[in-house]
Amino acid sequence: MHSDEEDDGEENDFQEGDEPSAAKKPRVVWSIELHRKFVAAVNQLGIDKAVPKRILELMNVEKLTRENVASHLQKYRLYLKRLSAVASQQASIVAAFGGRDPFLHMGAFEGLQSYQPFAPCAALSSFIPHHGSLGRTTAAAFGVPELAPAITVQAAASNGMISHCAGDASKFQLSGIQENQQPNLGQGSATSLGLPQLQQKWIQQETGDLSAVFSGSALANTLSGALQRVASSPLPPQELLEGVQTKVSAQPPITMASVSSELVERTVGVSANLQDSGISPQGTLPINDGFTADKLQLQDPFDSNGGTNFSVNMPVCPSGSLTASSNAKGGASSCSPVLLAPDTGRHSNYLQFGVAGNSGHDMNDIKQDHLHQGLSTGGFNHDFGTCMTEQTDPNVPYLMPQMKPNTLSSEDKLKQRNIYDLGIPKLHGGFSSSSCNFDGLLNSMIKAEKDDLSFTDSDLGCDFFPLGACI
DNA sequence: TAAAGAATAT
DNA sequence: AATATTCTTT
Repeated sequence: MHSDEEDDGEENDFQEGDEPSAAKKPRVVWSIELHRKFVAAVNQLGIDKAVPKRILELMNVEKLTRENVASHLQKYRLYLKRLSAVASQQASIVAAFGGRDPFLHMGAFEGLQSYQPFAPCAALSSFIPHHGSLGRTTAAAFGVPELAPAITVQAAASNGMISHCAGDASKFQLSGIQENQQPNLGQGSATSLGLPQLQQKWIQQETGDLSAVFSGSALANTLSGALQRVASSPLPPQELLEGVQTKVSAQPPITMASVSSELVERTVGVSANLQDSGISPQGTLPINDGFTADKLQLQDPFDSNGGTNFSVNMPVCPSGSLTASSNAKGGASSCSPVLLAPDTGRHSNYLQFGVAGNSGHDMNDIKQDHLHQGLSTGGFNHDFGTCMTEQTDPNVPYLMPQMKPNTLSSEDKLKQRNIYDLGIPKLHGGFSSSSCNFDGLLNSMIKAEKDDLSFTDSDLGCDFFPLGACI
């Protein structure tokens, strides 16, 4: 019990077997700095040639082992994979439409209909990390694959809860507003705005028109799916973690009217969204490095469960200036020895690859990834399918975020069924295609605007990356 | 055989 | 979840 000189690792030869308690080697903590090096190495090598040994060499960090790197790499790849899966999905969809927002060209309804044929998103190549040209942009510097930007939609993930949306449609709040409005979604105040009502409307009034219903529901699903996905997913870490709330506003495409050019509008940025969750005792950290503290957000934990921890998100500026870590002053530049954690480091900062905690769906996502060969579309597939096929399940109210459950009359449900039968070809087992498309559709819609603006990194700015730290 | 990678384990 | 360790494959 006395010592711990393993600072250096292996020199303690004596008490190897008898004093087991003292011998454990510290875990490597992938501090931001360390990770940065790692990423740099990976980028330098190229994603395909980046193997542990090489990476290790390039990193040139003492005490780091190949195994350590391998382990980290494994995780890193997982992260990249998720990113690209989403990105490719979006890209594919967009591409399918010639890169334009389908809604701009066709009426919303017709659009959806004709859209179906495209469905098989499977057609879209499977996930293949296009990391080919990593390396330069700031994003790249951070290890984000270049496609990252694909992620355009942000949902107010306020409290992670969206991902579950189990049953509580009220959790969603699609607001038509944009700049800042307070974020508290999560409250259950379904009240607000736009989108939903609109959809509700569609469905209700268009009872006679299947397509309309279809459209409505599809959209709704899409939206919710997107929200979910975004909320629960992995990706844009930073933003998610930050709780950046982007609003998706929908302009009520009143029934047949052509949809206003922006069906969905993404508003970026916005940050301040402090989740109300009661847990937020700590507001700011002394971190600023390029970023102002206010940018820090509490990450909201759906994790509230544990309660004990709150996380803070550290905005890292891709420019490489990131140094800060809430408390670790990793020290400067180059050769700092690996920061080793005293074993029980539960409170230390961990590097996160931007995986926002999401419950449950994640697993599905990943699995589907394999099933659909990476093409998958995140949790949405699953959700959608469930929704369609299991409407009755109270736990799967993905439908219409704000629509009150009861608004869907059995009749409507029936319609949905029909639609389901008609519209989507054999979904057996894999609802993928349709969901994928819907989802994609939404994304594309959303994305379209962005594209026009040629939004890229600047927009998200530094949020890109996701190195978040949890305390 | 060494090392990469996936699968598990902690 | 983050790392480690073990198991497989190359």
